[in-house]
Amino acid sequence: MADATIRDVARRADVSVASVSRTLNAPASVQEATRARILTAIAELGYVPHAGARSLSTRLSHAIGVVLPDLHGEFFSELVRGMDRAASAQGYQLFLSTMHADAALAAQAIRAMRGRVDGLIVMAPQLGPADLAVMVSGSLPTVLINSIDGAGRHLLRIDNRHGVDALIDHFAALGRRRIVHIGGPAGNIDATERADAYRAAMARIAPDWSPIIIDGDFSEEAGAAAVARLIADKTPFDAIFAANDMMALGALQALRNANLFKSLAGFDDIPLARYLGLTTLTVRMDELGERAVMRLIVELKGQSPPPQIELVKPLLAIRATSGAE
Amino acid sequence: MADATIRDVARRADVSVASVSRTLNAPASVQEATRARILTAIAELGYVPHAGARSLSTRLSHAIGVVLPDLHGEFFSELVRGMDRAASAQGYQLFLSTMHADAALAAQAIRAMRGRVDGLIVMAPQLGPADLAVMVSGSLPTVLINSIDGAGRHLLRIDNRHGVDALIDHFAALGRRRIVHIGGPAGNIDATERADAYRAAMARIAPDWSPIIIDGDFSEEAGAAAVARLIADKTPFDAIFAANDMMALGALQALRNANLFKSLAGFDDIPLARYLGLTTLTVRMDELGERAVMRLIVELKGQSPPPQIELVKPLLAIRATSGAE
DNA sequence: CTGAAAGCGCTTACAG
DNA sequence: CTGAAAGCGCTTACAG
Repeated sequence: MADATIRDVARRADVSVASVSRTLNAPASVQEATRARILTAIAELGYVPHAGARSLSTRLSHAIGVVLPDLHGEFFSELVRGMDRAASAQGYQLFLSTMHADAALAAQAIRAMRGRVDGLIVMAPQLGPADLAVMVSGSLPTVLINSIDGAGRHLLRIDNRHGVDALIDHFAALGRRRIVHIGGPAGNIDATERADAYRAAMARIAPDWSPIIIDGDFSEEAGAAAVARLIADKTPFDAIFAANDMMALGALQALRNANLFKSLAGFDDIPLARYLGLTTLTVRMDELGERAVMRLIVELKGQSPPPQIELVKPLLAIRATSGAE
Repeated sequence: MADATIRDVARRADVSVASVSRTLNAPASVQEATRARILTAIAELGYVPHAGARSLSTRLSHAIGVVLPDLHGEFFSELVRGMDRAASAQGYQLFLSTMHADAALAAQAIRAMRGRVDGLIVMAPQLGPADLAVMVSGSLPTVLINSIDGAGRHLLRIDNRHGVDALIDHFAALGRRRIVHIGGPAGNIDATERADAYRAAMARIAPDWSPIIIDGDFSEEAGAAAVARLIADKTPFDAIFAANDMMALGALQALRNANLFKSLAGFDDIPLARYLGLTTLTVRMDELGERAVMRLIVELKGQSPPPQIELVKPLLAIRATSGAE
C-alpha cells in the first residue's frame, strides 16, 4: 500500500489540503475542532509529509550536504558525530558523500546535491583552489573545512601554527634543539602549514641550527623510513616532530628497534597515541564538525556574518613514551 | 543569482522543456542538432537538474537512508565507507542519520526521510523488535544490520556463533578449558548471542566445568573490573574471552598489573587490537556495509529475492600478547 | 522528433 | 478560519 498523501488526509477529515498543511505548519491558524479532526486523520493514516515535495514548494530542504575525503577511523566518526549532533539539534539532516579520488566523480556527487540540500560543508585538504572551485561552484552556501579557498568562503581550519609553536616550545624547554621534522604529503595544506610552522619555530629557538625536513606521506611506513634514513645518514638530532601520529608511531618503532631514545611527537591524537603515550597535538574533530554545521546554519537562516577563517586550536598533549620526555 | 532551471535552458535553446528533459534522460530520442543546441545551453547556464523536483516526478530519489547507532571509530568509518563505495558505484547517494539515544528522536529522523530516499538501511542492535517496528514502519524497503526484527525483513548479521566456536576451539587446542566470558550490555543482540555461543561451546569442550559469565558493558573499565573480580574471588581460570576488544584491553591491563599471564581474546578487531597483538575476531565492517547496500539496491530495482538472514562470518585473528597463547 | 499539458505532493498568497 | 488555485522544477504519456 502506498504512503498516504496530504489529499488522503484532507478527504478523510473532510477539509481542503490547505487546512491539512496549515495544521502542520501553522496550527494556530486553524480552528481547534478542525485541527483535531485533521490530526486524527493523520494518525489513522500514518501520514508523513513528503519531504521532497515540501522542499520543492518551500525551497528549503533542511538538509546539509557533507563532502568528506577518505578520513580514517576516529577522525571520520568524530567529525560526523559532531556534525550530526549540531544538525539534528537544529532540525537539519545530513546528506553524506565521501570524496572520491576521482575529482570528476566528486564534482558529480556534489552536483547531484542540488535540490536536496540547503547548503554544503566541504573538506578537501588535498585540492588546489582551482579544483575546489570547479567542484564547489553554484549558488549553495558553503562552509569549508581545512581547504584552500580562492572564493572567500567561510573556512574552518586547524591552527597548525599555534600547535606547532606549542610543541616546539615544549621540546625547547626540555633542552631539545636539533628537532627533525617528518613532513606530510606534498599538496596537503595541513602538511604544508606544519612544515612552515616548524621552520619558523626552529628559526626562533635554534637560529644557528639548520632545520631538517624528511618527506613523508602520513603513513606509518614513512615514519619508520625517515628514522632509518636519519640513522643511515648518521644525522645528529635530539627529537622528532612528525606531521601526524601515524608517522610518529612508525618512527617510534624504528627508534625502539634501534635502541634510540629521543623525544618524539606527532599530530592528531589518534586513539593509539593516547594508548602508547605519544606526545601529540589534540584536535577535537567533533567540535570542528559541530562548529562547521552551526556556522552554515547561521548563514542559511539569513544572518550572514562576513565569511572568515575560523581557527581551531589544537591542544598539546604531553605524554611520555620514549623515556626522553 | 539563482540556479538555472529547465525552463531557462529551454528558452535559451529555443525548445520545449520536454526536449531538454529528453536530452538528459533519453538522448537518443532527440535529434542530433537539437540535442547539441540544448547541450550548449546547459553548459552555458551551468544547469544542474533539481534532484528534488526530479524525484517528485519519477518517484525515485536514488538516495538511501542510513540509520546508525553510536558506533566508534573504525567501525563507523569502515561501515560508511563500504556503503558509500557500493552506493556511488550504483549511482546512489547516502542520507545519514545517527541514531539518537532518544527513540522518539530517532523515529522522527527516520520519518523525515520519506520523500527523500528510496530505501533504508537500519542498524539498531540495542532495540527490541517492538521499538524497531515503531521506528521503521511505513512502506520503504528496508535492510537491517545486526538488529532484532519481527517483520521478516532482510537482515545482515555477524555470525557470532561461528566466530565464538572458532575462538573457543582455538583456546581448547591450547589446552585451555576454564574459559571465563566477560559479557556485553544486556539487550544488545550481539552481546546476547556471544554469551549464548560461549555457553554452547563450553558445554562442548568442557562439559564438566560450569561456565562463568561476568557482566560488562563493552567498556575498557568493565574489562578491568571483571579481572579484578576474578582475582578478588580467587576464581581459577585459564583464559578470558571478552565480548569485545575494548573490554579485552581493559582486562589485559588488569592482568598485567596483577602479573597474571592468561590467554585472552576479544571481538571486533579494532586497530588497537592489532597493534597490541590481541587475539580477536575480525569483522569486516566495510564489507558488511557494502553488502547491505547491494542487497537494498537489488530490492529497489524490483528483483525481490526473498528476504533472509545473511550471515557474515568473522575471522579468527590469532595473535600473541600475554605470552600465554 | 517535438510540444502542450497533466501530474508528482506539497505550500501559500488571495479571496471570501 | 477555510478553500480554490497557482506554483515549486521536473517527467512522461499523448498528439501531431
